[in-house]
Amino acid sequence: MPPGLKDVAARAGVSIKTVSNVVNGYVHVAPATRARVQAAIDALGYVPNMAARQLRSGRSGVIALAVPELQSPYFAEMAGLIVQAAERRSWTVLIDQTDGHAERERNLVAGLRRHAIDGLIFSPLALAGDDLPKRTETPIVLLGERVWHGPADHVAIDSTAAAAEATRHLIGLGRRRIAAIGVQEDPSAVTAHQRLAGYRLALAEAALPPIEAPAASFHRADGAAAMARLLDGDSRPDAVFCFNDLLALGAIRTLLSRGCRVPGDVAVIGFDDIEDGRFSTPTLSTIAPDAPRIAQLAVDLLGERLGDGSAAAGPPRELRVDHRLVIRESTAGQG
Amino acid sequence: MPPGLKDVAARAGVSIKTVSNVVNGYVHVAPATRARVQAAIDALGYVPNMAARQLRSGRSGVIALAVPELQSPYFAEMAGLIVQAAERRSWTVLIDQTDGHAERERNLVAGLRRHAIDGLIFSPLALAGDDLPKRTETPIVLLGERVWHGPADHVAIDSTAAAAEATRHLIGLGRRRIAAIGVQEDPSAVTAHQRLAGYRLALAEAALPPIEAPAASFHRADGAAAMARLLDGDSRPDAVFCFNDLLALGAIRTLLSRGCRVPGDVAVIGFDDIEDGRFSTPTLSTIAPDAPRIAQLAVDLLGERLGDGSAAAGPPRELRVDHRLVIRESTAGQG
DNA sequence: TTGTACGCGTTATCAA
DNA sequence: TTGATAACGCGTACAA
Repeated sequence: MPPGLKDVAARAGVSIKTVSNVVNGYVHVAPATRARVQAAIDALGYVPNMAARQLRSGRSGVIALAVPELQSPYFAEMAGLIVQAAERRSWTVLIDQTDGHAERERNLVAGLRRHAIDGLIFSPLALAGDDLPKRTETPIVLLGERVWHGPADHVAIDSTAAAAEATRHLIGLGRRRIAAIGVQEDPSAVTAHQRLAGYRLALAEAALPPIEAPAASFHRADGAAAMARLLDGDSRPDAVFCFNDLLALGAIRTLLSRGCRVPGDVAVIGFDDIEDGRFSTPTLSTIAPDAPRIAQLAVDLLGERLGDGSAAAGPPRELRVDHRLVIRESTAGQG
Repeated sequence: MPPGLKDVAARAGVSIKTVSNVVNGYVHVAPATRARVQAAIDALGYVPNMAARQLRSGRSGVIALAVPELQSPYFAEMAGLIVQAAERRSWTVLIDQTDGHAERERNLVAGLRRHAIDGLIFSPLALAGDDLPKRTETPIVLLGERVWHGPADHVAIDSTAAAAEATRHLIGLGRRRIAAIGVQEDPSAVTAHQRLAGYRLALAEAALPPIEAPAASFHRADGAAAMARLLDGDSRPDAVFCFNDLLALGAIRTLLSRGCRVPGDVAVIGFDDIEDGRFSTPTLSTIAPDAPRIAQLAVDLLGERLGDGSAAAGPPRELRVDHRLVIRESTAGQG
């Protein structure tokens, strides 16, 4: 049985309140008393019991991060950044994997673990903004491209604008048959819809026809399969905008294995700027969201909602984060 | 304020004990009573308070997983698998990132969060077996290649044998100048040492000279840099065994950008079988550990230690998991 | 089968 | 500046 406040108090010859004061850095403690208590703490190896602390305070010091899947480099990298940001506030991050199931996502926000976490950073895949409860017990911060004006705080890049930028880059290269990989029918697949909108916008500006290829999900295998279908079809593209980097890497794989040169025959650009794209062959042009800033803002937003008082209440806020076009070999190389 | 046992009891017109019995699936409850209580639970949206439950029982239902970094695909994939395995026992997984700092790793096992977690699955990078405390409050399962006969349960593949297999594969291809990338001086870098040992073993069998290239860490950039040094050096290799897939992908990047053909001029094999390697160009030969089984065993081992009684005590156990050689284009392709 | 009462380790209120 | 004591919500002897 680990030592408690009581044991420390007994050893130091004071009351538990005094020990509590020392532990919590309360100011009005006589130096001599403090030293004596500290000695007892060290001797016993006392560690505060979080469960008891939470039972009293209602705060656990734990926030949850819910992502569709950790296996995707983008989410893994984002998770790492959020853990780092949370650490600066000495928060612990509980990572939840939804696998993109609407059911699981709904349970999550409905608060199956309501008491255990102080806040939730949520990167929804299946859930649209309307599905979210209007007011939740624990504050929620939404990540990624969602319907604006949702019920919760939200930080994201302008996905549509970024997609248009990527497409314009391909147009600027002189390409004229520009395909998009990653189109999804499902109306709740907002990410796909926003990127598609940007793609269409840029093509419309240049009076170019769209070539739209669906993808079941956003993995390499989907990109590889979609590219294969495009190559087997009537309108072989001379450039492809993929809705994320994994799709792009899969597409490139198909192109190279069929003897197409990248970017010589087909230029390819992705979205996310995952580490893989910096070391693939060819290296991958992409849209790079300011991921560290997204992570920092998400944690800060939660911090404000949790900070009792001032900005705790108030209407949901929409924060835009910068992105930039990163040009590498897959669009501008010699291949 | 969320409803508690008391509120449910009041609404159902019973005592809190009865409600508690219903919540915990206690058998001897009159069907009528049970129905009435359940109705009250649903109406109020009652959710048990985990903090209070833990304070009573000493169990939190949370296990921690400590990995060097989530950004590495291998650890991200492993984390996902462990979360899935833990879910089957309705455990929650708290993921901790150590960044490979010995300090952080030590704190972790020393139990900074001692009260908050029931068990720890730990993939150490900096900590050697001797650094681990002999007996810990919370059970620990070690992952990855560690010193055998450590103080805790341990599940891993036979890293040395696997490394020898990979190297023999290169030898079987007729290669004679076979380099290793990923060598580390630090005596605590056990993974690197075990793989190096396997590499040396296989080379010795064939009476071939070792060509050993160091790497600061196991990322793509390290692999790219190490390969560059090898190509600039005196003994240009015709094959490379990289201690993980990321190093291999980095090395391939350097080779291709310098006009070397893979595997034509230099064959490359990695270790881990991360998803990237299945879609890179060329696709990557590698050693594939049975990752799902590692995850399952780690969780099961913890389950046994936690299962009050029987196998709870007992000496540490060492579990070996299978691996297999996966041959792809980077060693057997046409390039 | 169900109810009462206590304690888990904290924090917070109020006195001293 | 410090001490006694009441919650926080739950599980569980023990009693009914």
